[in-house]
Amino acid sequence: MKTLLVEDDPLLGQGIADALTYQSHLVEWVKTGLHALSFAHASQFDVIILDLGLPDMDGLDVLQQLRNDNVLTPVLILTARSTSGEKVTGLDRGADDYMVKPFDVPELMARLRALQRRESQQKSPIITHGNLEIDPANLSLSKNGEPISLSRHEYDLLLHMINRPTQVFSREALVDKLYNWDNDVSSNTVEVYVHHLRKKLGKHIIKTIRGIGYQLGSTSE
Amino acid sequence: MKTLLVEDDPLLGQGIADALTYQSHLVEWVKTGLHALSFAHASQFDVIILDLGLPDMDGLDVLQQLRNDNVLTPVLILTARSTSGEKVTGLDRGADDYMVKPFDVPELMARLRALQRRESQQKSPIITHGNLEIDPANLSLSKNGEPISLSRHEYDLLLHMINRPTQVFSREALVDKLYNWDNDVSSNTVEVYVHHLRKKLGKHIIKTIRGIGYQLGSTSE
DNA sequence: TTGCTTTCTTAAGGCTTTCTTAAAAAGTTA
DNA sequence: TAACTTTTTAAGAAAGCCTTAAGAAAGCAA
Repeated sequence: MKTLLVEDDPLLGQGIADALTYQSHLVEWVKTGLHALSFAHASQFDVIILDLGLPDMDGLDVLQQLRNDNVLTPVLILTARSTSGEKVTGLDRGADDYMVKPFDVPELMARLRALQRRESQQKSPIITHGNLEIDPANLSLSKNGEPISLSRHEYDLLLHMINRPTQVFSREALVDKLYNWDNDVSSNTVEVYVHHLRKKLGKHIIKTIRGIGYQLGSTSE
Repeated sequence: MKTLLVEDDPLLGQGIADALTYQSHLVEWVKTGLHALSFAHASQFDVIILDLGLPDMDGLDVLQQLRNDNVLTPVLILTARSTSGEKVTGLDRGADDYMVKPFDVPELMARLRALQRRESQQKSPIITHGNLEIDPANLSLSKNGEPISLSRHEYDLLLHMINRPTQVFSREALVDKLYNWDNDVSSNTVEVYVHHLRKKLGKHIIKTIRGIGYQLGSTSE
């Protein structure tokens, strides 16, 4: 899960970034509204965590700008502004959730999972596909009830594709999901991970759309 | 907006129902888990507001049951259970938002709007032509529901013609669409691709306008 | 820290599909 | 029929993808 964290406080920001990373998020952490805007446009995030008190502009304006520019990424506002009116304003400007500082980390994680689940049209908290089961809360995977261990990138790739089971992903889009922008991966990582997943989960788990990219396939042989 | 309110407390229930109605929701108010289940199955709601302390069963079980039964309606839990652990449990069982009583009515309304907004973002348009379906977002094509795979140039050619179904294209115009300017293709590529498309999609998919070029035809034989 | 294990990244060679070309066959027009 | 256009076929070239393997990096345990 690729997350844009917008938070100017260095300590708090580091804390959240660490917590997210620990939950195997891929985190891009920026400290100003302008950076937030440019990152949100440059790459496709699964969720944006937005502080409102930023040094250069108000977080609400960042949000509004994003929505104006048709960036539909779910946004969770995380702020010290705690009045009812402020919450209503935030939500009505286009946020999907609103949490007040000080906040509880597990609750933040659970709310992010809920946003993600809704976004990917998942019905239940446990994601299934054929005989596969994924529990995003535990980062675990099983096939026919047997647990299978995946490396972090294998897991990310699979989860991302399972969240949009009919979509075709270009290699570039997948690289964008798997890596931070300052990490230039110049070679065939995606092919290699696809190969690993096929080895572990069966040949047909991922289909190749030649000249275009990859698409989730079936779990049967 | 059609809302299912599940709340056994008469006073509080009435208050919420009134507030919702005032915001021009169409409210169905039930007081037990069993009623909640049967209503949620019988009709398509835009959102469900769920109390957890119900007389006949726990709200969490209602929620789990709904998700098991493939009811995707967004659920907002509204309860007195306020610990972090309880929130995490609620969200991870499949809720989309979680509010603690006593709560603020405007905030509830704003959260409902946020859920609704997210829900109503629709998916990509699909182009149809006769019995063909093209999903440009996924670069996929099917005929009578059967997926058909095209090579990149075949796909480009077809999509270009389908976007202008009545226009007649000269060979030169099509070459120009398929290739960069610095790519001098000196031979009969277009003819070859037309031939491929006819083979895959039926003779009449492309008509020959003799001496001029090609035009989209019909998908029937 | 050190050493051990797992995971990541890169590159190269082989394999498969698609592209391009050319030439023969078929069709159309005058 | 002659002249011309379009279709079909086939084969070598090019591009795209898969697989393997090895060194680098990261994570973990003592």
